[in-house]
Amino acid sequence: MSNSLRVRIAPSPTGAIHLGLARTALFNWAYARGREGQFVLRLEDTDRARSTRESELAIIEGLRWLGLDWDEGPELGGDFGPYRQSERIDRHRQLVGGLMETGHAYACFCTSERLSEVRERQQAANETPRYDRCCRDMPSEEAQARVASGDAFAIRFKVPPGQTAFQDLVRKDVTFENSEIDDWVMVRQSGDPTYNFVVVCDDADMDITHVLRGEEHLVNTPKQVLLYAALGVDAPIFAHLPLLLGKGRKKLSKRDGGVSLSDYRDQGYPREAILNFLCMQGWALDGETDVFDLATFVEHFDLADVSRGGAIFDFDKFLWLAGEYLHKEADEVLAEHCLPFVVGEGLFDEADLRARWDWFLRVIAMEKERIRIYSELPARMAYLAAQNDQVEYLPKAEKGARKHEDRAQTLTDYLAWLPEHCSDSASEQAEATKAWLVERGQKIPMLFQPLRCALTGLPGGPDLFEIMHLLGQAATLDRIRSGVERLA
RNA sequence: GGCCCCGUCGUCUAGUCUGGCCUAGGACACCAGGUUUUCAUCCUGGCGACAGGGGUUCGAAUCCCCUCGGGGUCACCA
Repeated sequence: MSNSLRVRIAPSPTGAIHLGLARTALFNWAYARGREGQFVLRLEDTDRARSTRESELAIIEGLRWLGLDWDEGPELGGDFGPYRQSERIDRHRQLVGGLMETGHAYACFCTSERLSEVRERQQAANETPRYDRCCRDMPSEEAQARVASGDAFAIRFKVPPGQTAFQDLVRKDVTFENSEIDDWVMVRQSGDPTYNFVVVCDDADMDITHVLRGEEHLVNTPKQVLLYAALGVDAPIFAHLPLLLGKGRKKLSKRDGGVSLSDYRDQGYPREAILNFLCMQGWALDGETDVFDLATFVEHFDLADVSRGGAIFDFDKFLWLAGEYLHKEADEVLAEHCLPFVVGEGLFDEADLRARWDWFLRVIAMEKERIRIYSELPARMAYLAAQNDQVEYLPKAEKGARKHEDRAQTLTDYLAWLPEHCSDSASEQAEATKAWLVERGQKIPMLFQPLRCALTGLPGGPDLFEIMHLLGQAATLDRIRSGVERLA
């Protein structure tokens, strides 16, 4: 058990699930699942002010929805708990004490005013801003005396001279000069430990063997590696995943559009499509195949194949992929997925749709190939819910209808002919109508374009005769009658 | 600016470790044509990249160096 591979994700419960977190979670999950390892969820709630219970629940619920199951976590426990960092504070204090005793850490009495002065001076002199190590060599008697007298202090890590290197499975080995590393704060004046400190404590205590995370953490890594050494623990193996980028090649942020998992879930992207697309953010199956399932991902995923360069998040391709999955869904399944969106737009009551489920299934079958995400259905079928004399004519549809001089007469004649020539079969109805047109010496569009406009108000769409069946004879005739007037 | 990472079509990528099979493959987007009552789907075709410069080599997208470019990070946030 202690030899087995253990990975984790450690989100801070300060908001919704960002796509980057979802991707990191997916890669960690797949890495564990493909190698008989364990996947751990730990909540990084060290920022007391920003962490919320709601966010915590949202993260857990969102990851569950994705289908990424973890073996240990705050809500299901495990042998290495607790899994909420704030609940591990005693252990953190204990480790700080040890580090102070072994001389790896020291108390810093500098005020925030002094620190900002130092920083400003350094910036003015064009130097890299960092702590000037003012308190680093303070005699311990003096430090103890100041602590005893109640002076506020933070605890800093004493960075030793030399170099720090670590193994990164994505970018080979990375080396830093220790002289470039700041004596960073491990414990704030408030007594709360900082992220860089607790993440190491917890990963070490939880026997985490591989740390897969976003590249923004790359420069934190030497600090952490040094801390592992000070703690006398082997550092895990790292893997820094390429960043998800927005249009401007900068880290994907709110202004790039939807960046939360829930944005896509709420827009009706099929779950499998979201997962599949996340797989492609920094990894490719074979360079040929874009559509593949999670089992395939788990089977083939390897950190050695993760790309190094950040990748712009391609919203167009995401939408295309969503369509690939949506089109494969069985009508019955798709109907269930679309239902909340149709109801949400106020087109029909759920009870109403359930009462004529077969009818709804026919709508689904008809519109399926024209939508890529569930939320696109309502707009496509809104005409079905409209009043017969108030169907909204889109400009493009009306323009197409008005191209035909005889439109009103054609519709009027068709209106008279239709009741006598109704068929239960849409294709028979179509054939009969075409024959009628041939007889009159008219081309197909001369009737079909005005007719489509009258029936749906849309410039394009499914087979007209299927639509007539969906509307029923009375509504069909009503709409044609209305069309004669409105298109006159 | 310092440090670190990265650099193949507009975008995502395969190929790079183990030089030759690469006149660089696939996908999205875009354009054109075909099918269709329209739209969509589908099919066919097109456009389109090894950042630049030096080496090493019989041979380099692949190895080395430099330049340029992009990003990340420089908090008592995570």
